[in-house]
Amino acid sequence: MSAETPPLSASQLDDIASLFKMLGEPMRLKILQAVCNHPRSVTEIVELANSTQANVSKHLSLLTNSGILKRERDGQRIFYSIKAPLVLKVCDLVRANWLN
Amino acid sequence: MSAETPPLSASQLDDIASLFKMLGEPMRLKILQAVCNHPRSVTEIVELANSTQANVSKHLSLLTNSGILKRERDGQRIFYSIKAPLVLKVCDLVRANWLN
DNA sequence: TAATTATATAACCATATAACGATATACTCA
DNA sequence: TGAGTATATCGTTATATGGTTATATAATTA
Repeated sequence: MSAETPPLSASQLDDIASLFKMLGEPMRLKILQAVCNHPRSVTEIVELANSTQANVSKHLSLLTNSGILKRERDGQRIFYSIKAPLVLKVCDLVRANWLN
Repeated sequence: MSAETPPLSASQLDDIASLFKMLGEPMRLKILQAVCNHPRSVTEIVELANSTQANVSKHLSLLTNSGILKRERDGQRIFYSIKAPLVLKVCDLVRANWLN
C-alpha cells in the first residue's frame, strides 16, 4: 500500500477489508481485550465484555471463523484465545498513533 | 491491548473501532491505494478505483471527516491525500501478516 | 453572462448486521 | 436417566450503510 509495496489486487483488498470489518465493532474489540492475555471461557468473556451470552457467542463465532480466535473445549466449557497475534499488533499500533 | 499495555476504555475502543470500520470497505481501500503515493483529484480517483463519481465522493467525505485524508483545492479540482500515514502502516502490517 | 467542467449532496433502495429473546445442543454429575 | 450448566443457533427487529440517480454548488472559460 505504501510507495514501496506493489499494488494490491481486488481479492487481496477484499481479504484485508474483511479483517478490518471484524475489528470494526467495539464489542468484538472488547472480546479481544478479554482474551488477549490468556484463554477465557464464554462465561468469563460475557462478564468481561458486559454483554449477553447469545451476543458474545455470535461474535465469537465470527471471530473464530475469520481466523482471529481459536476455540478449545475443556469439559463443559469452551475456551477462546488469540490465534492471530497480528490483530493485537494492529490494535496496539492504532492505539499508539490514533488515540488523542 | 497486548499483555503489556493497560486496558482500553469503552470510548477508546469506540474510536479504534471507528477507524477499523473506515478501513473495512474494499472501495475505501482502493481509494487509499489511489492516493497513497501523492495527491489525486476526484476524477483520477474515480478512474483508479473504477467506480462512480458520486460513490467515490461519498467515501472521500467519510475518509476526510474521520481524519484519514485531507483535501486541497487547486482551481476547479480538489486533490485528496493521506493525512494519517498510520493507515498505510496498518495496511502494510496486515498485508505482510494476514494475506496467504 | 452562459456554457462547461469538477465535485458534493440529497433522496432512495437494497442489503448487511448488531442486539435481543427463545430455544436447542452438548457436556457433567447425581 | 434426569437435572443442571455451558454454549450455540434461530427468528425477529431495528438500524446502518453502500450504491445509484438526479440535482446542486463551485470554478473556469468563451
